[in-house]
Amino acid sequence: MGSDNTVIVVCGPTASGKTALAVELALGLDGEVISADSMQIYRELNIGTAKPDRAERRGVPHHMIDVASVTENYSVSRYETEAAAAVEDVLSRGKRPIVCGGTGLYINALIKGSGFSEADESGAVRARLEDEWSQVGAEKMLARLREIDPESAARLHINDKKRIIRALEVFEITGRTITSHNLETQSKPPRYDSLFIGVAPEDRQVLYDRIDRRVDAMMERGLLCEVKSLYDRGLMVNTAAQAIGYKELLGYIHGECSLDESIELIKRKSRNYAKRQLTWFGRDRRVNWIKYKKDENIGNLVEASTKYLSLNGVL
RNA sequence: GCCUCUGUAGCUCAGUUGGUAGAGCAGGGGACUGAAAAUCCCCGUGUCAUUGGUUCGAUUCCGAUCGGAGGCA
Repeated sequence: MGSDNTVIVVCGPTASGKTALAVELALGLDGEVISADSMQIYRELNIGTAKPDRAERRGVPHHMIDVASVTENYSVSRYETEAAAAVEDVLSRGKRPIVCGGTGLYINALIKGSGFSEADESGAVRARLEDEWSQVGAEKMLARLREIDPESAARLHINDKKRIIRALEVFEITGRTITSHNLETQSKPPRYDSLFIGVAPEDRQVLYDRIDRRVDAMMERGLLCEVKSLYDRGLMVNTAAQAIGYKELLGYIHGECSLDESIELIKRKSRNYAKRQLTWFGRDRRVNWIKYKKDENIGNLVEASTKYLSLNGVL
């Protein structure tokens, strides 16, 4: 049941209309938005991340946007710390926190609380493990993990290099297995009471069409210039280099494909991403889905949301 | 008009020395706890262009027809 401290979470796949709904809800509930988007974090990424501009924010304060530079190594653990501080800040001023975003991992870390300890900022351990991986191969690395943490070794697929290395890394840095860390966070009660609202079109094709149109709109707004400028300044590094809409245009900038091919690739990668998000949020039992038809009015979404919220004790 | 190549999954293409076929991408499903817009796993029946012939049997060989590409006039 909701209370004055209940955090509202608006989630869903990319291009589903989360941002507009969150702002509407904030206006109606005296709330502030806390973004849960792993790319809107970065100051230098704008058009391609569909970062809401001044007009779209409509005077509603937004947190956790533009809080880092692409030159930094951002991470879930940092998000968890900073976003929790933002939520506390909003609550302390008697406002309603509305978490809005498509990065499920970030939302979970914020609401449930993972309790990460300090990280290895330099990335030296990971770099060394990756180096060893290329030396000795996957089998040996997985075998090493099996010795220290048999559960996670059994759970991870031999090809899941990223997670195997991470499991080894966590153990080296903290002296604890990732399995024991996960068990601990799972057993703790969530940090915040929350109500989840998921937004998505009923029909997958409608979502895909929205994605296509939004990519075209991004190009019209000058996404190519943004990427070129980042590239020229040497800022297509770290996480920015893996942002959808950015990495694909690099192919064109390098003369490896036509502009149309790059744009088509952005659309495709965005569809793939949206599908992964649907899988992630789809299994989350907390999510109350508001599915809409092709040309649903935002007013209907707000109405359905507020109905759900008031039924659960949040006016 | 003649010659050559070509027509196989939504797309790009393998392949079957004749026993009805398989990759990549797309698409679908799933996973996900310190990089997550990342990363990883699972899912491939389709008149093998049409139509005759040879054959026990043709998508495979031969002929014709209809597409497509190139070359010569």
